[in-house]
This record gives sequence, structure tokens and C-alpha cells, in this order.
Amino acid sequence: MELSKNYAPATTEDRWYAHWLDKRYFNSKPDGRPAFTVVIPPPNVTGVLHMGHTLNETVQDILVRKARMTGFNACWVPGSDHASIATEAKVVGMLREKGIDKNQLTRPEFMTYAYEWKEKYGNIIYDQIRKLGCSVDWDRVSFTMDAGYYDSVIRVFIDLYQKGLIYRGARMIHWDPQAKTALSDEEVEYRDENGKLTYVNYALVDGAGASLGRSITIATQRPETIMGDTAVCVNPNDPRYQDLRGAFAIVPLVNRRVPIIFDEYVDPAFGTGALKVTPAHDINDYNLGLKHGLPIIDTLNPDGTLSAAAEVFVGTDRFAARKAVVKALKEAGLVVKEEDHLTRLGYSQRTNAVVEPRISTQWFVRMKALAEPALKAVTEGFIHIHPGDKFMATYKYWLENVEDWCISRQLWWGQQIPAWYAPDGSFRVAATREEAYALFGEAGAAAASLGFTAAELRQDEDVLDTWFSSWLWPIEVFKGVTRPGNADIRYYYPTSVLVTGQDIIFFWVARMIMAGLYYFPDSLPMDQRIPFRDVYFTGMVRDNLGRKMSKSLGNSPDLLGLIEKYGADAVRFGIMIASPAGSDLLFDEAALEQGRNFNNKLWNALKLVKGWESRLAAGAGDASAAAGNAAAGQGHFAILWLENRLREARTTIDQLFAEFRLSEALKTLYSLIWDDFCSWYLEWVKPPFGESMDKAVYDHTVRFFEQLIHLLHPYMPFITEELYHLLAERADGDDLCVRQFAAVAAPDAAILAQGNLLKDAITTLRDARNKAQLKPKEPVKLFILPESPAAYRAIMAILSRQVNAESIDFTTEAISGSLTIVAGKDKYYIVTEKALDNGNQKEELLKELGYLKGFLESVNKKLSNERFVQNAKPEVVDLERRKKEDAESKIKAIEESLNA
RNA sequence: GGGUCGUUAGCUCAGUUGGUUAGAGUACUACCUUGACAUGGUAGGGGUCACCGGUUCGAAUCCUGUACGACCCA
Repeated sequence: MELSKNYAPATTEDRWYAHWLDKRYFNSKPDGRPAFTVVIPPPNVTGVLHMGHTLNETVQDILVRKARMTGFNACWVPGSDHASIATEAKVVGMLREKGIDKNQLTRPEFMTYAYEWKEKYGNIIYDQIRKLGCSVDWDRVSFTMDAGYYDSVIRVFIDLYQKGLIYRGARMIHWDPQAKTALSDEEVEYRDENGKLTYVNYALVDGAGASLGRSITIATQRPETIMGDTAVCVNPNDPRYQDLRGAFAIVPLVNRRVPIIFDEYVDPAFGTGALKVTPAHDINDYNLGLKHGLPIIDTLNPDGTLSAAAEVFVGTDRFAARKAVVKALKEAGLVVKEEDHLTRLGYSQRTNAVVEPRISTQWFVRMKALAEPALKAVTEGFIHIHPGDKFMATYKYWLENVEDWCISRQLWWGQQIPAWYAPDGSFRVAATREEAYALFGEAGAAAASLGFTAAELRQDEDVLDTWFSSWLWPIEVFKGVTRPGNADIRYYYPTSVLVTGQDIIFFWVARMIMAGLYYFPDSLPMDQRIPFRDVYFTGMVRDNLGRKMSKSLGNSPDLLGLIEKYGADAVRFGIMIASPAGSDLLFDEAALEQGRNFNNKLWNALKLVKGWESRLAAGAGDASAAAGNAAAGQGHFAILWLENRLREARTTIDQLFAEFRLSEALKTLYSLIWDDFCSWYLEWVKPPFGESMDKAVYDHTVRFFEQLIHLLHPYMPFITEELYHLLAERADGDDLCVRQFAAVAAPDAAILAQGNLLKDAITTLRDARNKAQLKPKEPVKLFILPESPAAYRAIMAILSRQVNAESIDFTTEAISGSLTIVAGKDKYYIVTEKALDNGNQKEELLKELGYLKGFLESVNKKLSNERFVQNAKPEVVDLERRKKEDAESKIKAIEESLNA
């Protein structure tokens, strides 16, 4: 078969993915092997994969494929999240384009549109996951709004309610005026903004309403809320305001009389030291209001316009109202001054609208009781966080200071809260209308005497926060809630490792731990209740200038476009090669280019090896082959050496995997393949032009190549599978994807040292040739004056070919008229017919001599320091002594050759 | 304001419990179209390890502080 010049990923990737699916390699059923379970962090169902996802999915696929090849029953569950606010916003937008107003639709009509939308766009992410080569079990696709999943969310809600861990109440919450829904604390992002601090005069009156003839100046960032003021507060220790006890202020524009209250909450140094108190529109003011029994006047509508309670500018949007109020205040002569002020504004994570603090009746989860065991699971080491040093503290801090979780959202797309209201407003929580109706009866009265029918019950309009469904993900993807104790949940839970972005540590990671510990009873050991044993946090993917990737900057590359351009393997390589766990990744297409070049290198190595197939001849190569045969010696050492290099690298890579240092492991593999295999080994065994290839050497080479692509497969699954099948005919079912790793033997240090000697000799001699401007094709005679000739015997044949020496001989004295090279304790003499310029060479030797003398001096300094010799560990002192001897003999050798 | 982490070559990063005059990749320079690969080969240059002090025989590594940066929380 003719192999193309360069590797073409497009022609192989889809073919192999289809083959793996066909063989059902990614499908998992419980069996006798240990399970390796990963649940995908479900992406937003109507989204697309961005580079952050790409990194996450690649990391997961590497871990899962490695486990699959290491005797585990690997199970990676794919799925997606209904993402209530984001998806509902998209559906509403789509409807608006069609000229349909959501408010004109019934709930079931809207849900039909939403499900249609999901059917249409929900598969985009799955296509991308497939293209990336992810080995997920497609029989296990889960979606947080599937009928069964929906049911599990409702069950958990009811259960938590019955145990008193969910309650309904009026609290100050974050309100998104654009989505017109409540948000949890975690869904608000704060950004610093330049705002204005407006100083406004409030007239003062006494208890009887008589003017005091003066006013108090307050500073506010939100003048549009003054109509909701119900007090003015000053610090009780502020000397400026001591005479205002019992006095009142008049709120401008609405002329409401409000008390002056005293509270240490007020910072006398901020503004004028006087604070307007608006309990309906600020969390601190709300708390002050509670403490001082102030009335609450809500002057905003749900959509962010001023409400009737504001009395002025009713119906005006809050931002327009701010300007209007300031204008009106100025006209009334009440504005003292305005100054620039840096403030922090909260934005809705989903709609980017400025959130409003708002008092509202919502559903909450009591978090304290759930947080305690979740903290314990991590601090006591049942769950390991990687990298731990970075995220342990964050995790701990949040759990120790956790607030109750607002879980109701004023949306339709999501699980509708199973609370049923009677006409009088009282409610019962139950899965169905009938069950709820029955619960009303429990109070003692017969159904008929309740005074209303089941049909009159009204279900709560709100849905649950998306995270209230995704916190059950590791349990319910195995039907652990809806079919407790089933075979899957018993086999696959706890999952092995969770790979996710550090940005959702509170939204999701902490809550999954809470859910797992809550759901599985205390009677079970902790290590069976936790949702996962390891958490691997990936960093944020930024562009090569360090900026966040965003649509508006246009710096977020299209995944499918990248795969088309470089191939999925190259994309995976590029994103992994410089991806330290937990640190931000600066995405650069140059890394993908490196990945593509690596593909090409592998491809060409294959072409080289395949080219030998037709030139095979039995003969040397084996260890048993005739000792005098140069080719035999050559093949033998290269094979021996690479065998041991592979063992060494395997050990390193396994260690790195155990520590989740995947980027490091890939670097090790890259260098093993490119440098050790391609640059050294293949060159060493390559037969001279026109000569035949030794059969035994060839067979070893194919075996090494197999081992290398086997190790690389988790990172670059497509090209490795392709190469595996091109290297040799394979039986049906013999695919790299499922090939198992054999146990690794310990490397022979002596062989590795000999290999290093060989590589050093080649590099040194090539460098010398280069500097003497000897063309590679120009043959030379080489003489070696070695410390130990034995070390050279096995590598002589390789050495002579690699440095183009027509002869190599040992010598015991310097060769006159030669090019002298000092390498360690050994000396090389190059004899050539071409006239040599020794000036360069002398310069080199002098430079080397200078370095060694400096080095020796530093070693001597240490050794002559009595305290060093006394205090340092004996092996360290020994090492220094050896360095001293070594340097001295090298210096001697150089000096000799300089004097020669 | 509180907290966490970081600062090593132009760039992206390694550097294990302190112990060679600090290593990769990439970029750069020179030479090489050789018969797997120019998406390549052979070699080379490049760092006072952010800064000040301290501990130690010895500090990129440990400690105090400073500067800068990132993130989390208020």
C-alpha cells in the first residue's frame, strides 16, 4: 500500500470512531472488573463546546481511555443540562423573532416550543464530543429534564422539605429584572464600575413636624430609590449628629417623614456619615430595617421600572429614573454635589443584567446541616482535590460561611416546584395534585369539609434552580434516586474522578458532595457516600494575550474549525501540552501546529518502518547472532537500549498519571517518541541505503512502535489506532483502543548509562565536525582514548555510522595532526584528509577549560569549608568529592591536548 | 477590606524532602534539500530564578516583608 506524504486526519477520524462504536468499546455494563466511572459535567443543552469544555473533555477522555486499557471497566456518562435561565432566554428570543410573546402562551405551549428547541439544537454538543474522539457510553446519555430525571428532582425536593431542610419564606434575594426571576448568591457576578455619589439634602423636622430650619446631607449611589426611604441613619458616636435624636427627616419628592435612627453600622467616614435607609432595595438597609422595625416600601416592579409605590416617575426604567430623579432634585435645589465613585455592581451571570436586591417570597435550602459533612469529606481526605493546595482553602471557606440557597426561579423551563396552594394560600408539598389534596385532609377534616376540591389546588408557578437538578448528577445518571439500590448505582457509584472548571466549585462540586452525603445514609462508610474520590480542576482557557475568551472579543475559536484544520488529535495534543492542572491555559494555535507536526512525525516513522517490510532478510539482530557481525552488534544494542528506555518512561508516565500530571506525562511521551525513538533508535537501526533490513530488528522495531502508540493512545486516539492497524494485520477485535497494558519491568541502569555515553559521543563528535566545517558526507578516521574501552565495545558500530567514521580504533596516546575532542574523561581524535582549522578548536577547548576551572573552584570552596564537610550529609560530600575528581581529570585532559 | 495562589529564557511551563554553575517545548541564529519527515535534520546562543532582608556550610526551593498579577469572598 502506498502511504501518503503527510498524515491526513480527516480521512481516518470518523472511520475509527464509527468502528469503536460498532464494537461497543465505549459501552459499559457492571461486571467482575473494578469500575472506573466518570460523569461528564453536563454542558448547556443548547450551547456549543468552547475551549474550556474541550480541555475538560480531553482530560476526561485521557483518564477514561487509560483506565480502559489498564483493566478497568471504564464508564463515561455523557449528557447535558437544561440550564433553565439561559435556555429559556434563548427560547423566548426565538419566539420573539417569530412574533410570539411568551406571555401570550400557556405553560404547556411554551414547554412544547422549548422541547422542540432542545431537539433541534441539543445535539450540537454531542456532535462535538464525538468529533473530539471522546469515548463516552452513548447508551447512557442523560439530560436533566428527562422524565426520570425530572422525577428524581421532585422526589429529592419533597424529601428535603419533609425533613425540614427546604422552606418557603420572604427574604431579600438577588433579582434579575431582565429574566424576571430570583437568582442564587452564586449566580451574581460582581464588577467594579464607575458610578456617581450624589449628595442630597433632606430637610429636618422635630417630632411634631415643625421645621428645624436646617437639613441633613446624605450621600447615595442610587438616587432613584429615595422614594423607598424609611429612615436616615447615622452613627451613634458621630459628634456631628448628636442633636438629632428624636428628629425626623423629610424624604424629597415624596415628602415622607422618616425617623433619624442611630446605628454603628454606619461608617462616619463614608460620604457625610449619614445614610438613607431603603429596606426594600439594599441588603444592608434591609437588615437595618429589620433591626429597627422600619417599614418596607418596594418602589420597583419586577421588570426594573418604578412601581406605583414610588409615587413619581412610575413606569420609568430604573436607569432612566435615576437621571430623572437627580434632575428633579437639582431643580428643587437639594443636590449639594456629585462625585465620581468606584462601586461594585452585581450582574446576572446568565443575562448580564444589573441585579436588584429585592424582597421576595422564595424557596430555600438550609445549607448549614448539609455543609458540615461535605466539609469533612474533603478535610478528612475521602475526596482528593487536585491541585489541592490551591482549592482546599476556597472550598473550606465557602462551606464554613455558606448561606441558605435560593432555589426557586420565576421561569417555566425547569422542574416545577411540587407545592400546591389552596384558595386560602396555605400549601402542601407533594408529587401530585391528589397526594397534596390528601395531605390537606390530614389536618383532621374530611375532604368535603375542606371547602375546596382537588381541582382548585394551584401548583406553584416557579421552577427549581438548574443546579438543584445537577447536584444529583452522579447519582441519577445511574437512576440512584428513582430506582434506589439498582445494579448500576451499586457498581458505578462513587464515581472515580470529576473533571471540571474551578469556576463551578460552589455551584456544583460542593453541592454534589452535599447531595451524595445526604442521599446515602450515615450507616454507610463515608467512602461509599461521596460522589467521587478525586476532583481535577482545570484552569480557565484564555487567549494567547491572557484575555478571557468571549464572543464580543471574537477570540474564542470554533472547535470544529480547529479539528478540520489540524485534526482532533492535534487539537487534543495542543490543548494538553501546556496545560498545568488548575492554572489558566493560554490557548495558542502554535501548540496545535506542534500537535499536527507530531502527527506527521509519527506518520513518517510509520512510512520508514513500513518501507523496510519489503527489504527483510534473516540474519543478525538477535542477541544470539554472531558476535563479530557489526550489524548484529548494532541492532542488538539499539534494541536493548530502547527496551530499557521504554521501561523507564513507562514508570515515569504511570507515576505522573497517578498524580494527575497529564501535561507532564504527554511531554515525556512526546520526547520519548520524537527523540528516543525517531531521532536515536530508528537512525541506529536504519540499514544503509540499498541494504536489507534484518528481520529480528524489524520485528523488535514494530513491537516498540506498538508500545509507543499504545502509551500515546489516550492522548491521540485516532492516529494511534490508524498506525496500529497499518503496522500489522490485526485480528478482528484487536484494536489499540482496548489493548491492555502489561506490567512494566524495571529498567537496567547500566544499559541506559551506556546509551547516554553513545548519545553524548555522537553529539560531541557531530558538534566537532560541524565546527571544523566537515560535511556530514566526509568520512573520517576516529581514534578513542577512553577511560574504559569496555564501555565502547557494544556501541562502536552505531557510533561509527552516526558520525560517519570509516574506522574507529582505540589509542593510548594523542594522535598528532588530528582534531582533538575532550568528552568527560575520554578523548577523541578525528583524522581527516581535509586540512583542519585548529584555531576554532583551541578556542572551544579554552572556553571549556574556563568553565571547568570555575566549576572546580566552586567545588573546592565547598570542600575546604569545614562546616560543610561536618554538617552536610555524607552522600552529598561524597558527591562533591567525585565532582572534584571528575573536573580535575577533565581539566588535565584538556590541558594535555592544548599542549600537544 | 479579608483570603488563596502565583512571579524561573522573548513566550508557555518543569524544577520532588534545600545539595552539579537552573531544565523542556516554542521562538530565535547558523549550517544541511540526506534515501521517513523542511510539518524535517544537525548544532548553537539565550536566565543576577520579581525585589529587600533573614535562617543555613549551602536557597529558585524555607521564613519576614515589599511590589506586581490572577482568582475567591465581602
